[in-house]
Amino acid sequence: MALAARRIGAESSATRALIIEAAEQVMLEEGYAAASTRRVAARAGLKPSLVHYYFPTTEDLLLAVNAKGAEEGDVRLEAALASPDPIRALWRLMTDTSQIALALEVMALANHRKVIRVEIGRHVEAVRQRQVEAFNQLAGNRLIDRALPPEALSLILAGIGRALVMEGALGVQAGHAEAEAWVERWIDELAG
Amino acid sequence: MALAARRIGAESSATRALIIEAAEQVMLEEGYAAASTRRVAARAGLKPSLVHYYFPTTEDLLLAVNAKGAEEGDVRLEAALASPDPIRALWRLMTDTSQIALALEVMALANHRKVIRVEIGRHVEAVRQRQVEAFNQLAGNRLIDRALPPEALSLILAGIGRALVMEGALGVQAGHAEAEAWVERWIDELAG
Amino acid sequence: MALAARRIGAESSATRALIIEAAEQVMLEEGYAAASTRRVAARAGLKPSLVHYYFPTTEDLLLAVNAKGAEEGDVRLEAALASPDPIRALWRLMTDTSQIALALEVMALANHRKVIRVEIGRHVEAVRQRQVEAFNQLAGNRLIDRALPPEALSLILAGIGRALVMEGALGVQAGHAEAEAWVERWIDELAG
Amino acid sequence: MALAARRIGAESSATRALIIEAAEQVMLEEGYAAASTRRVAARAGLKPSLVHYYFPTTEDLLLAVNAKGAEEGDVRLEAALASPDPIRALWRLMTDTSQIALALEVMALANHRKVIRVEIGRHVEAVRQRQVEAFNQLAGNRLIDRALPPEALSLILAGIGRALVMEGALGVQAGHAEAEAWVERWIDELAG
DNA sequence: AATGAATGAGATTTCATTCAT
DNA sequence: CATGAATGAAATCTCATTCAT
Repeated sequence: MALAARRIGAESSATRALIIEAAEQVMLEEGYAAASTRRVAARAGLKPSLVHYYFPTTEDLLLAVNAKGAEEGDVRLEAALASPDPIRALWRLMTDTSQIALALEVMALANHRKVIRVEIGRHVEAVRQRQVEAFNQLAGNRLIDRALPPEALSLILAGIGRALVMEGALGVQAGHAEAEAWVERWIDELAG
Repeated sequence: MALAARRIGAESSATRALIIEAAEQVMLEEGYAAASTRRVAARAGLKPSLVHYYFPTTEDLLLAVNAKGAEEGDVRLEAALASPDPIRALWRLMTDTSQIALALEVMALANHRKVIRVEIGRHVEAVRQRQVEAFNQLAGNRLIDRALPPEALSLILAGIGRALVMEGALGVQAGHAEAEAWVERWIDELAG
Repeated sequence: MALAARRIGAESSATRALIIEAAEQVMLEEGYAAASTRRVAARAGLKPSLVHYYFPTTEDLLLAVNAKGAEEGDVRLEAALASPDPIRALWRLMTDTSQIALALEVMALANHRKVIRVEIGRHVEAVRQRQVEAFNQLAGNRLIDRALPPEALSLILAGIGRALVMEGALGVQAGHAEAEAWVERWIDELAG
Repeated sequence: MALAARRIGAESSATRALIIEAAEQVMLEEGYAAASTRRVAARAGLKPSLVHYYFPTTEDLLLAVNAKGAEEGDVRLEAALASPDPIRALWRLMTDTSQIALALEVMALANHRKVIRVEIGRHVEAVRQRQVEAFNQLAGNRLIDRALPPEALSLILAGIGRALVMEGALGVQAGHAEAEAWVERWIDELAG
């Protein structure tokens, strides 16, 4: 997406992909701060130096992880929109633990890495626009009836979805079933 | 809150409070991963050893920061509920940048500190219960009319509020005004 | 001299002095670029971490080495000027291999460390002023007779002395005996 | 000059020359210790591997830089001696900042590279012999009158010249104008 | 003639923690 | 109460060099 990370190995290199995947998993399991050269290398079964060969700086690696996540997110978004029940599929995407967990780690990371913050901001905006487009097409009239702008719907669903996932990770359950039911009913109405 | 952190200095010590505040600021400005003994000490104008004197392990310090944040959050929550327009005051709390920013850092931190995860989970549950109680009292009938359980309302507002703050930090604006307007209208109705 | 290096241990610490001495020797034997934490520590029989405890950054250590060298140089300069044959003693100082060798390393180092460059420049100026003062007192009239300003004498002797030492290190001998004899004759005349 | 560095690419290769020049500039701007394969390659706009292709070891590259500098120095020396005012031209050469700066870097480098030390020593001796020859021819009688052996003159001028350049880099000015004036007067007398 | 991949070593720095005073 | 000393671990990065293509 947007700015490609500086890279040395061919973008298609299997080793490169292996490293990114390892970094992703380390981030998911131990938090973004744990995505150090050493740990990522250990996870990938490679030498730490090799990680630095492909990703000269830690930022390069983090950008690559982010780029891969964004790309995969885009693919899933399109798949959801192309499904028979697009709005519900979208909502499922927004509460998909594995997807959101990585996104949250990356967002936390963005707090103190300007380059990443910019990348993510860009991607969030792009995703929102794509969703707005889809909502207009799928439920334009019904949104107007409810005085609910598609931009607001996108943000609201994203926020609730993330809350469910985040609190779930904390072991919180109060209100979860109720909120999910409420959203489902909303979607029923919108999906017509 | 809940489990008191192990501590050596008197809980009332001014030095102790100074350290916690410094840790809080370091976390806000440089991220939770930067809240190391050394940096906190530097920020507080103290020797690193002294930080360890008050907080034997880093976890103790992080727990204290969390406890302080939780305590302050509780105070603000009660103040909001005691205000003339409680629901709106609550919503303002949920979108208060400074408050949410620290909460987000602590949540990210919770990802790889079990002790903290447990503390936070506990506190989130407690806050939810308190809000449920308040919503029942303030808008019980109107919630029933709308088939909107107070637990769901609490989670939904929290999720949207956090989304606004998080995305705001990323520079994203699309949908923000619209979502806020939508929530405000909702509150108008609920606040009666 | 002048700016004191940031330091942690008491300035009088024996360990601190040990580290500086080790750094000095490493620089003399293997060149300034070899004065790494690891090697200095190994040389001093200490753990690398301890070196960093006393000298947080490499620059701090290099500044300390420079400061010690400057201080010792000042002491030797005063001793030379207080001796029965001050001008000759000064010249001997200027060709003292051990003293000049370290000074040359530090000067090479100064090429890419601004902080050190400034320190050294300051010290060179101070030494020159002190020598000018001494020359005026010791041979003022004879210098005027020969239209030889004391500043020039200081620079010329320093330059020739350093050339003898530098070339000596390269194994060059051509012209050395002759140049030394020439300077000695000059000194005979000046020392009256 | 003397021992040719091991090499693989044709000695006339443009790439080879490009690499040597890049190395020279890196050494001048960032010090000899910065003349690593990587940085030289970056400077030349080439891949690091290519630098190693032409110069199997770092020492090979450094020797080549030295050889080029020596060769250019020889050319300039002959040009100076062939000029209308040879002694003065020689003195100008000895205080030429750009020329001396590289020579000083290489000398510092020689401190911990025996092979280079030997090369440089050899070249310094050769230059001295050439200057002695020239001085004898240009001012033989006047030197004898002054009991100033040409070898001594060569070393003295070199020493003073280097002192002026080195101290100039440190920002030192005291004595510079005076020493230069003194040397100029000397040259006036010798040049007859 | 040129280059991508890989690697072991090491440099610089930061860290949490322990201990003695 | 408070601090200086010490240490092992690890994080980030740079390097020279080798090898296969």
